[in-house]
Amino acid sequence: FFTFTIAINGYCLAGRVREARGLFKVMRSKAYAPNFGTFARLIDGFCRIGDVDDALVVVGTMIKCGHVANVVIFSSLINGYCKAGRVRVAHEVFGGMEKRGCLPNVVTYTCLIKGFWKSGRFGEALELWGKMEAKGCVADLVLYNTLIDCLFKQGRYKDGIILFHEMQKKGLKPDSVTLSTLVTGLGKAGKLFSAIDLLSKVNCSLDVIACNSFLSCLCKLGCTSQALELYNNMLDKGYAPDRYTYSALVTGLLQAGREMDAICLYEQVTPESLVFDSHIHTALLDYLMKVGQVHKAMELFRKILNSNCPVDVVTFTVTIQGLFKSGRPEEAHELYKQMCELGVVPNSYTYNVLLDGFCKARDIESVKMILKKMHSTGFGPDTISFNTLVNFFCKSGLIHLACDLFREMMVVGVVPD
RNA sequence: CAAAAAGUGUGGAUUAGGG
Repeated sequence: FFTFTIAINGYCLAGRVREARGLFKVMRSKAYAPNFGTFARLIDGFCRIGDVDDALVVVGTMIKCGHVANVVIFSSLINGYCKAGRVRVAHEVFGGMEKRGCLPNVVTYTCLIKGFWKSGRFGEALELWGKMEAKGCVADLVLYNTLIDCLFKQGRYKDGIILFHEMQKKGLKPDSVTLSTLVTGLGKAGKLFSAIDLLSKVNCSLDVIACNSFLSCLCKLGCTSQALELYNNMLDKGYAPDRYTYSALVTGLLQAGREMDAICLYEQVTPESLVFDSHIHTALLDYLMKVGQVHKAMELFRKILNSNCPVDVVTFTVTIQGLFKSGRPEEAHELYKQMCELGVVPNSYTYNVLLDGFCKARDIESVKMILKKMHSTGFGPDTISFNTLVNFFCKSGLIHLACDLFREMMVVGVVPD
């Protein structure tokens, strides 16, 4: 019983839910009764990967075994629906909780508030917060951190800072999560100094993520030497650098033109477990493409393809773009087909790259094909797609077609920039 | 009390434009 329970927990924590479920079935077939905690773990495991339907199957089994769903189970499910973008259903489940004698707590509210926010329903998110407080449920540190992050990502810096002060008035002490939220959020708006100013008045704890946030912000400001200094400080203080640290540093060094340093660091860290992370490879690949070292880039691309490293849509998009920019539209087209055959799903970046590439190669048939694809896959043309086409028509002297497109933008509700 | 249950933060890619 303990062996099964511990192993199932382990698999769930490692994100290997399917294996956990396999063991779970074996466990039950041996007439061991999983306890409530094990059910909850497995349900949450499925929810965290957005697979609520499989989670519900487990809930069914759990109820048959005589357990009753509590607030933890409901929160997991609501979180799962939100992560899968099914906020409507999440809201319904939330509404059904009370009827089943289960009161939502601050965790439940946080899941749903974030879900509303991510789907653009800001008003409802704030309204829900109000309702929560009205019911006597008090916002805690995690909820404040969540709200501040949401506000920053929406560009509402002043409001985020107001909440930062408000939480302290309520006796909540900002932690390392608050710190990285401020550094990243304000840093992206070029306000790193405001973040430092705000944080200097509180004593936040530090962790690796907080260090990484600073480090990546410094890199984006072009302060690579300071970033390296911070990296050395991390080593001294015992914060083990991770794949985020390394890819931020490699990207920063490349963008600052310090190619030798970047490649040196890249080669130093990639033999380790990091090889399974595509980000750092893609950063280098993109750089090589953009400085015209196409051969080296393609060599690297093939190396990644043949390794165990998962190659994702970004890696393909970067490579396709590189092939277009180096005047090889046929190879780019081939790679796009190969990507689809491998089951890697193109996104709006990919389509925009293809659109621009085919426009510049004057391959009108392919342009039409991509536009059809965009409509059928729901990655419908956005502002960048229209800009690409408008620019193409203008440069081709087809101003009237560009004007037609401009009107079409308005009609389909895409905002010109 | 425990082997064990839910929410927050960090890294890579797309168009155009001036000198």
